[in-house]
Amino acid sequence: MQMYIGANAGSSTVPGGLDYRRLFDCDDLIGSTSTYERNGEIHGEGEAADFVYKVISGAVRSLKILSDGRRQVNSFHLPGDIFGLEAGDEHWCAAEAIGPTKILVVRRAAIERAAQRHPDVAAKLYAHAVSELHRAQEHSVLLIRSAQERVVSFLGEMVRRTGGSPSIDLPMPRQDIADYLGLTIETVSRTMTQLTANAAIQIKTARRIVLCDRRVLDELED
Amino acid sequence: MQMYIGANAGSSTVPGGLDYRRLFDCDDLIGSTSTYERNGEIHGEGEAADFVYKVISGAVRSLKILSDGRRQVNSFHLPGDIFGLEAGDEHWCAAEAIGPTKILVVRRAAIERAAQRHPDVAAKLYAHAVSELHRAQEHSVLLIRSAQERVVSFLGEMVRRTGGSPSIDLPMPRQDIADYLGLTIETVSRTMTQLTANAAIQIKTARRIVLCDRRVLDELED
DNA sequence: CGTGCAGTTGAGCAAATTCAACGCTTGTGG
DNA sequence: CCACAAGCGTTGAATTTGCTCAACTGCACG
Repeated sequence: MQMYIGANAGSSTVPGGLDYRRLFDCDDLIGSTSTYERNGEIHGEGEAADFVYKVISGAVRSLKILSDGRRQVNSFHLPGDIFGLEAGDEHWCAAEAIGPTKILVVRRAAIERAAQRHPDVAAKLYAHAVSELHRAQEHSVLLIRSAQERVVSFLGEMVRRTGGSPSIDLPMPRQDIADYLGLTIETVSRTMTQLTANAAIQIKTARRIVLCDRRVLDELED
Repeated sequence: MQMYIGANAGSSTVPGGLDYRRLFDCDDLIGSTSTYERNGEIHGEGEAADFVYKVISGAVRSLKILSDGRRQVNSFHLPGDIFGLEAGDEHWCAAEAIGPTKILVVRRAAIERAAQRHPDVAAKLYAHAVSELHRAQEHSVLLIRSAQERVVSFLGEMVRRTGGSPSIDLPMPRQDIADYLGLTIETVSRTMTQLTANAAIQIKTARRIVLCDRRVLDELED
């Protein structure tokens, strides 16, 4: 496993999302930070869910590998996001660092103990779970739409989550985007070039995208 | 600690799922039952989320209507299931009775008050939310697969949730199944006839399905 | 005995995938 | 410094999958 050499946390927030600072600011919840390199496994699917994680910097993908090798990326975790909270004893899916990433690691038992004693911690835990639930449901809605709608929704989501600037720096490669959207890399690529043809977006580099025509995008998104 | 005396109100369980009986067995949480007829709206999307619901008998669908008219059924609720718990003030999606349905209705504020006072109620609330989260994630996994896999998974899910008997009585019409699986009714229908051709299932009537060849189904499901 | 609804079936079509090739960037070793 | 391999992204052609549109069946209900 991994060694948690303890320096302490940075408390960041999810822009545009709920403010979870306090959930991890409790005295007895301070954990340790740990760094991962590109594609490093943070926890595996089916592994004991003894820790909960918070992204300090970098980015994380949560994914399941299906028996036939297909990958399903369930969510991306950006700085400030908490992940790894589970119902059962085991992690339902794996989590990997996309690029070099710093993670705050906290003992799950400590959180649960705190929740038993402090109703407001319990309420925050609950709020976090329900907010994750909504995210997952939005993801389901995404998956029944057309390729173009999925890509546009994804870009919109990234803009919202990175602070609202229309110029975004995608932390993940095309393969992760494709597996998140339930498409192939080819379709993602084609759709993006098609969006540049519409003058809806600009592709500065593969990772750096600028959303130009908000009207076109809004109309495509829904 | 006068919490859990069983002034009971139709306490059923979700076969194969968590046991939520006790969550609704608290004195101050007893609500009232209410009946709905076919396609009756239990709550609308965007409506104030002042109540939480539990299916006594019948079946419920949770759905969103997209701007272009497409329907997305997020989940089906069978007897014993709780639904309508939300993070915010509003219901994120609508809920409708599929056929004639009896529902236990409880004030949300009462539950939240109880959760504030009783850590174990809070823990149950939390467990429920996380379990819903897992269901939603499984749904996402479903939606990236082929039509045949989706239909087989759906049938498998229904078998599991109705007690494990390979002979199931679907409470919902094809349109609901299609909108749950992200397919069209035609594709659902075709896939099912194809499965009968494989001798994998038998279609007694449109609603009554018997799963015959477990090996074929397992192999298709994943 | 029609009418309406739910489900099935068929033919043609559009969308996304598959398979394959190619370009660009990056890192490595001579 | 250049050559070359590896990884990532893009593009093209052929194929497959599921959708659209339309007809038709069976059944329940007036």
